[in-house]
Amino acid sequence: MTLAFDIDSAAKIDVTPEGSDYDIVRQVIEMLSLDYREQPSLDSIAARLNQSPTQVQKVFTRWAGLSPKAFLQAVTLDHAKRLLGDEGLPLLETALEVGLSGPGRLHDLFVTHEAMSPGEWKAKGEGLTLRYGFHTSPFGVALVMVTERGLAGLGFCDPGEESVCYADMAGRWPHARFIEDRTATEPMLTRIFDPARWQGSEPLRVVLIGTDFQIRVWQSLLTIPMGRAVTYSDIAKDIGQPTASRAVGAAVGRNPISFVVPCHRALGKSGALTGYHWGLTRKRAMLGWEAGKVG
DNA sequence: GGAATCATGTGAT
DNA sequence: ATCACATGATTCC
Repeated sequence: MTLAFDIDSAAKIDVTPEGSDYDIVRQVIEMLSLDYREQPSLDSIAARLNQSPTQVQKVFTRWAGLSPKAFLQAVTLDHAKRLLGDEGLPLLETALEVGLSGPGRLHDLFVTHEAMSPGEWKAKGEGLTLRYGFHTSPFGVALVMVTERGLAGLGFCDPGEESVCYADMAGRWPHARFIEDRTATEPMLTRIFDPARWQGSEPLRVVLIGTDFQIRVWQSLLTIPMGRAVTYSDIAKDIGQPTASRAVGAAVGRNPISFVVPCHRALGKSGALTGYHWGLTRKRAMLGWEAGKVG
């Protein structure tokens, strides 16, 4: 794996298998979605990126499992509604019975989660040691944070923004100790982004650090399967507070373990993507990437 | 239809 | 107390 800071100088290097793809992919997604009205052609996009159309097509498809055109379709309102809508099956509801600290097959990663006690939360990380590291990932630079009990934080940024990203994550537990330790975080990362290794024998351990309300919301998110989505009000209903959809939005936005706790699968009732803490483009990218893995 | 407006729960200050 | 929200429904043009 290449360190994030090395990448920018080396857009042409094709030695790094997946991480650098995202640089191109991100820009393609941005263009496609920014002026999607005009449906810009592959040629014009490639031209703006100083790449050949076939190169762009190839990189994009390798990354997403979907051609740029199919990708665009996968993130339209239409498709989003399909992710939300059909069959009105329970989707949520089931897994909350598992309760705290219960192991279960949640999400598509095999995840066990436990929550910090309210006391531990009030301490704002006092006495807690977090090891962290920056890595390349399919969605840009990833900041991983772990405790002895499991994965505690996962954030994203573009190359060059590492310090902002770190401040964002570290600020959530002001009294915790932070130690840079890439060897501790790396195995976690490779496992998370390799769907082939999901559902393995060893569950991925995850530690939810937040208020009671937030943890209920995050648990609810964990039960959304890949390739499906729910609305903020669905979640509100699921946790027994049907009028709290807005509060749910706020809690979803504070999710410290993005992607693993699939907050990108929460959409507005209309199917609009509404927002994403690490940038809407990344939310689109995750949704489209998953569409490629599931289809 | 689309803009403006309200009711709303939570968490930070 | 007050305020900002990754919402959603209603009410006006």
